[in-house]
Amino acid sequence: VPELPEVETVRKTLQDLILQKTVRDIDVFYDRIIRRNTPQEFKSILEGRTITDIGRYGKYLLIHFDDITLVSHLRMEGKFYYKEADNPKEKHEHIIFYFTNGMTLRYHDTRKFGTMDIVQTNDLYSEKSPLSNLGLEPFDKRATVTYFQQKIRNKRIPVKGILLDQTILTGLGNIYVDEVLFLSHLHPETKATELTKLDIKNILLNSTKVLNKAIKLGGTTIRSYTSSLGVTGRFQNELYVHMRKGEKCKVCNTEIVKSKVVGRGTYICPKCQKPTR
DNA sequence: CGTGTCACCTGACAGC
DNA sequence: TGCTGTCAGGTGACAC
Repeated sequence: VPELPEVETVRKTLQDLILQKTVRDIDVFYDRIIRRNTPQEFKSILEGRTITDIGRYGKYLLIHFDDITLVSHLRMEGKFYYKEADNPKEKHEHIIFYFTNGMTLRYHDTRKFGTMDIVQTNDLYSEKSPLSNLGLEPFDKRATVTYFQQKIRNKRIPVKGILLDQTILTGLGNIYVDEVLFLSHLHPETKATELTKLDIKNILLNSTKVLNKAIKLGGTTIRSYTSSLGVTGRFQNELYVHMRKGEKCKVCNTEIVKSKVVGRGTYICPKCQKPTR
């Protein structure tokens, strides 16, 4: 459940389920998910508090308890489930929040890559927060061509690496980067230094389009073993290239090919995305 | 400072 | 059936 549209879908679902719920108790079964506090501190800070809002920035989920915020990153496989307290603990449930109404919120993470940080709400975008180094979301009004150009100054890595770098734009992951590059007619190996103003304009426009459409469809569900909290999206039917190796390009009928770019599985249409123009 | 590599974990799947 | 290697929608630490 990792890229911006999937996290947004989780946010909306949680908003309906856990707003105004009060935490009675917390069980932590795997310590390393909690980064800035010991599990004991984590428990004592949150127990007795009431959830006042659920937000999101980039791929981070923000569970607000008034003046403090639980900043959660789902990484590769993090999921939240909302269940009755008497449900048995499942193998990959690592943190369980017990609410005063007899329900629980359970953090489930097969690979244990996810993270949680407690931050003062006032410090959310300061150095004390994991959000401090993130770039703008693509649909932010301030995410202009000039902003992007300034961020990629001195960078000569492939454009795929640029779009995966959360300190430049935040929210895109491997799926949506492949889609944005396809829609922008850009080969993923194109060097950042070779991007024209028009290329950047296209990248920003297509990032916004793809993310908004994916949010509308509830995100993308690929390789999802279980249907997590509100995360059975429908955007997978809209994909042009990602996960479509061997299938025909929806625009020109050429076969989609898979390669590796900046260490990541990468899908392109070799006709629509030429290396040089 | 920028870039490349590896580490963090577990499970699914392909090939022998 | 096993075993082994590879891969997975992400990021952070580290060496150069």
